[in-house]
Amino acid sequence: MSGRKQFDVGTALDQAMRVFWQHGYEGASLDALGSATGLGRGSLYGAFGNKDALFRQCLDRYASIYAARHEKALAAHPGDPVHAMEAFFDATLARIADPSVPVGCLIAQSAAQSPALKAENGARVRALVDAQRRRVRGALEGAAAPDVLDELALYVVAVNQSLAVLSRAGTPVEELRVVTRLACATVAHTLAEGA
Amino acid sequence: MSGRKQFDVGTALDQAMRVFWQHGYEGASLDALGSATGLGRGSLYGAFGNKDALFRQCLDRYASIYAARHEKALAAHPGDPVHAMEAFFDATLARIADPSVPVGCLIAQSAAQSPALKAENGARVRALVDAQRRRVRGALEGAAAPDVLDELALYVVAVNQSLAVLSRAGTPVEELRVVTRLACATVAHTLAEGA
DNA sequence: TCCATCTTGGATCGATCGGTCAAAGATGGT
DNA sequence: ACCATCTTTGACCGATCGATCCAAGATGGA
Repeated sequence: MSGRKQFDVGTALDQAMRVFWQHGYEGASLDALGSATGLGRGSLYGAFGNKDALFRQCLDRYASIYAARHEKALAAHPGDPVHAMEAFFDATLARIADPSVPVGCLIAQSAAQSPALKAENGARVRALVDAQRRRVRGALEGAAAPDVLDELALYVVAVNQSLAVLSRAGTPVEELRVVTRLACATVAHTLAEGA
Repeated sequence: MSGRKQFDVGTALDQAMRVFWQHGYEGASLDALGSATGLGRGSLYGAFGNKDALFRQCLDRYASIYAARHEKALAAHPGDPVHAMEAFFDATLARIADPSVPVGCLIAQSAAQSPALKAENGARVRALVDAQRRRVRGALEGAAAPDVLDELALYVVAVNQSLAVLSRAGTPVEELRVVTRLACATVAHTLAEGA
């Protein structure tokens, strides 16, 4: 009972995002979202709209948070594509190892459930994958021929998503690190061949 | 109404498997499973048990069908690990390109929804991933040091799972092929270094 | 031929789903 | 001090969930 909002929209979104992240769009019930955020139905709908709108905002928040970390990682090694890719993967592995957040990846989770998503949100998931691909490609810019860059970027994004699946299947982070190490070796070899 | 089964258990399992494959465990309602198999509730429960038991049998059927294809692909190039891996990935890409079956992978789909699965089925998914890893490792046997084989096998399984995620996100098969090509190059380089 | 046994389709169960609504309380401008 | 406006809580809605049950029909051995 109040005339002004009793909660912080951002932190509520963080909690809701975790629920979608862990249980997926379908598995995230409004009851679970409500108890995770500490909000009643009315507050939830008043602040975010319906479930689809809330999910969309969680997607955007997820992308905003972790895309920023990925961009920072990629930008930390200008002119050194291989180290940039290592930093990129490290950001993902750090997220997976973070105990305050579910394992896996909200994007991969959403892609798996894409038939259950409203068309708009399905398209948004696809757009986020494409955006990540463009980001990785940007960090490789100038290191090889353009078509090679396209392929390497897709490859890096693919390996990155594989980490989400394997971590969901219980693979510990230390083992995932060998996957990213091999992937970085591929990038190094491919760039060396092109030079 | 009959005294003997009016349907083939195997083909019914195939249809049910497709539903789980496309919509995931949670998204596959008994109504959807019933209409896909053409069976009523009574027949479904009489033949397979409850939803969890049906899902478990679909998992096993999926593993049986596609693990067999993977084994065949791996065995087609004895003593040539790189070509074996190419054949392995080709089997996955053929499955993804098969229009008679959903895109993605039931194992990856199930791994994403593992929190929603009963503990037994979650463990089974993990076991299937491990089994695939062992199968791949077997095809690499003798080509490098044992610990390198472990790492390469995990890497190949990871890339293989990444194809499921990307295909679910709308990536066409032709683009996925560049991922597997780069992955095979990694295997080739790694084995060459070890030799 | 008769009947114990099985299968099938459909009705039905309680629980839960996403979504809506009204009552009640808190707020800040006037 | 009053009141239009907003937020919050919790009850409630129809729809759908997985699961159970039963009447009706088909089967094959005795």
